[in-house]
Amino acid sequence: MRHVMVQIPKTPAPASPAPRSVPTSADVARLAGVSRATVSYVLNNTSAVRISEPTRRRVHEAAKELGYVPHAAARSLRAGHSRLVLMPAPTVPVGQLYGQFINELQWALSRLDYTVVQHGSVGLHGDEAARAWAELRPVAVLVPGAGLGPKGVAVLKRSGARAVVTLGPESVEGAHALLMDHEAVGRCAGTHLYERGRRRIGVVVPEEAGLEAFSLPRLEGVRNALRGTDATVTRLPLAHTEEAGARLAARWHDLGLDAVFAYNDEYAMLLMRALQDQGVDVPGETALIGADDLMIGRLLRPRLSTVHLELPSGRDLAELVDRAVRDPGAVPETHKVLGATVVHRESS
Amino acid sequence: MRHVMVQIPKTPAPASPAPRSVPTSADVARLAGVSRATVSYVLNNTSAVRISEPTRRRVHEAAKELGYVPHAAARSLRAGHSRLVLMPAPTVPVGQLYGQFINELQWALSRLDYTVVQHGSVGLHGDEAARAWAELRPVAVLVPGAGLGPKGVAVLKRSGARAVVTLGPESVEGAHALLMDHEAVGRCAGTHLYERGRRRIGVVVPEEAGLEAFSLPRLEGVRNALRGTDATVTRLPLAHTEEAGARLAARWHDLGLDAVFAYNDEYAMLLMRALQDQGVDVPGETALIGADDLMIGRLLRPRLSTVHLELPSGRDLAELVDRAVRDPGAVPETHKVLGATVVHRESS
DNA sequence: TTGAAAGCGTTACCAG
DNA sequence: CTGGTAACGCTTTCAA
Repeated sequence: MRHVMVQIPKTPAPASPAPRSVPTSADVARLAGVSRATVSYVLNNTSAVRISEPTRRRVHEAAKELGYVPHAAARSLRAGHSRLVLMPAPTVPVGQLYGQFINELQWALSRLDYTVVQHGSVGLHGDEAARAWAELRPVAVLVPGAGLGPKGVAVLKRSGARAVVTLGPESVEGAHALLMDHEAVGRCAGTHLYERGRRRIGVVVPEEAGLEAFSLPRLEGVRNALRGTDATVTRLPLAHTEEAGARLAARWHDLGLDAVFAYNDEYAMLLMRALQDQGVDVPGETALIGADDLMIGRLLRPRLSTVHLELPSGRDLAELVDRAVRDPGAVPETHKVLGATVVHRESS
Repeated sequence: MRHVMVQIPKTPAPASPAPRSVPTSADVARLAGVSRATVSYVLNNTSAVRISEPTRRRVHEAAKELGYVPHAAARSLRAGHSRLVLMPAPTVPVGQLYGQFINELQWALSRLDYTVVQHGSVGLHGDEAARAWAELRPVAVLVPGAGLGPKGVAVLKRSGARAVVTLGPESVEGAHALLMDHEAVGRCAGTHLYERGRRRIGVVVPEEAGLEAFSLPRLEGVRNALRGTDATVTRLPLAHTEEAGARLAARWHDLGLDAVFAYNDEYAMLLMRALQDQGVDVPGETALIGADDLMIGRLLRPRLSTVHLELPSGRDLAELVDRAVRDPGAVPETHKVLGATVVHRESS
C-alpha cells in the first residue's frame, strides 16, 4: 500500500523577505565599496597581494551581510578544473563494512581538500553512466565494482578527469585499479572447509540481483581451492527470505552436503536458522562458514566461522587518488588490496 | 594495523594518445564546419529551430568522434540554475531500510530529470555544511536528521535553492518538513509492553555517537506512553559489542526489569543473545521488542517482536520536491510520514 | 537555416 | 595596494 502523507497546516510564512536574487561577488564589492578583484583576493586569502586590514574587514562584513556564497561552477569554469571527486552511489544495499570504508575515504579525501560526491546514477549503465559523470568534470572518479569499461575510462579522461580508479575484480585499461578479488574469499573458505575434513561442499549464491559481481568470484574461489581434490562443489541459489531458507533446508538430506560456504554472514545466519529448525546439527552434520565478519556472526550459537575481509584504508586510497591527480601521466597503478583470512569459530 | 597495498607491475601504457585538452562545443563546431550555436541546437534538440538533417548528422558525428561531453558547470552558469538535487551522504552506518529509501528516491528523482548527488560532508556541521552545499547551487536540498537550522535554510535559499526539505524530528523555519518522529516508535513499543502486562521497562540507548537523533526521541516516546501509569522506565546505555551486552546482562537481576525496548532489532539481537547466555528467559522473565523490522528479527528464537516503520515512498517525496521547485513561493508543507506499527512475534 | 555576440560568476593578469 | 579587463564553456537572442 502506498504511504499517504498527512499534511499538517502551518501558519503562513511571515511576508517572505523579497526573494532577492542570488548575491554575487559583484554585490559584495558594491556594498564594500571595492572592486570585484579585491573581493576575490580577500575571500580567497590570496597571498600574492596585500590588502589593508580595514578593507578586509569591510569585505568580510559585506559578504556576511549579503549571505554571499561563492559559485562553485563559475569558479571551476574559470580555473579550468575542479576539486571534485566523484563516485557512483551504491545501488544495492551495501554492507556496513563497505559503508564504513566509504566514510573513511570521504574523510581522508576532504582532509586533502577534495569535495566528494556520490552520483545517484540509477538506471545508467557502463559508458552511459560515465558520460553523466563526465558532465560534472570531476578531477577524479572512483568506481567500485565492474561495469566501467575502457571506453568509459576514455570518456572520463578526455573530459578532464586526471585520475580514474576502479575498485573491482579486474583492472581496466587506462585506469588505476584496486583489485578486490573476491575469488580469494571463496578460496579461503574452500580451503578451510577442506582442511576441516569436509568433502561435499555447498556454496550459497544469492538470488538477489546486483550481487553477482561478488558472489560468482566467491563461488569460483571455492571451486579453485578444491580443484584436483576429491571434494565436490554444489551451487546453492538462495534468496534472502525465511521461506527460501526453509525450502533449501527441507531438501538438505537429499543434497547430502557436509559443509556450506554461505556467501556472507547474513546468508549464513539465514541458512543456519533454517538448518537448525530442520534438525540439522551445525557443525556436526554440516559445517557452515560465512564471510564479511559481521557482528551477527558472533551472536549466533554456534558462533559463526567467517572470512574476514581487510579493505584498504581510506587514507591509503585517498593518497593514491591525490598522487594520481598530481601526476596524471603516470602509469596506472594496480594494487591487490583485499586481505582475506579465516576466522575460525564454532560453526565449522 | 595499516593495510599495505601490494603493487603489481604492469606493462607501460602504449604511447598515451597525445593528452589533448578537453573538447568543447567550439571544437565540435569546427570539425563539423558549423557555428557553436548550431552545435548547441543540434545537441539539445532545440525545437524552436530547424536544422537540416545532413547538418545534424555532421554535428553528431563530430561530437562522437571527439568524445564531446557538455560541461555541466558552464551550462548551468549560463542557464542560471541547475537540476541538481543535493543530499548529504549519511555519516553513520545506516540501516538497509534507509538505504533502500534513498535508492527509491534517487530513482524517482532521476525519472523527473533531476541529478541526485550525495555530498560527503564529513566534519562539517550545521550551517557550515549548508554553505558547502550552497556552493554547488543545487535547485533542491534534502536533509535527513536534525542539524540544519533556520540559518542554514536561509543560506541555501539565498543561494538559489528553490526547495529545502528536511526529513527529521521537527520542522525548520522556511523549509518543507517530512516529520519522521521517532517518538512515535517509542510510544508504540511502550504501549505494547504495557498492554502485555509489563511494568518495569528498560530502554536501550546506543552509546555510538550520531544516533542520538533517533534514540532519544524513541526513549522519550516510551516515557510518554507510560506517563501517568504505574510503570517505570529505565534508560540502558549500550554499545554494540558482545562485551557490552554481556556486561549489561550480568547485572540483569539487579536491574529487575520485566521488559526492554531495545532501540532497534540489531541491539535487540545483541541483548537477546546476552540475556539467553545469562540464563534469562525471553519473553518469560523479560519481554523484548526491537524496531525497524529487519530480517534478523525473524531469524531469532524466540522470533523478535518489533516496531515496523513505514517510510514515505520515494515517489511521493520526489513529487514533493518537484512541486516545491516549480512553485518556490508556496508555503512550506509539513507532513507526518513515519508510520509505526507493532509487529508482535514471540519475544514479548 | 546559420552565424555573431552577449553574458552567466569567477579569478588572474596588468596597469594605475 | 587597487581597479579594469579578459577568459573559462555554454545557451540564446538577434540579425543575416
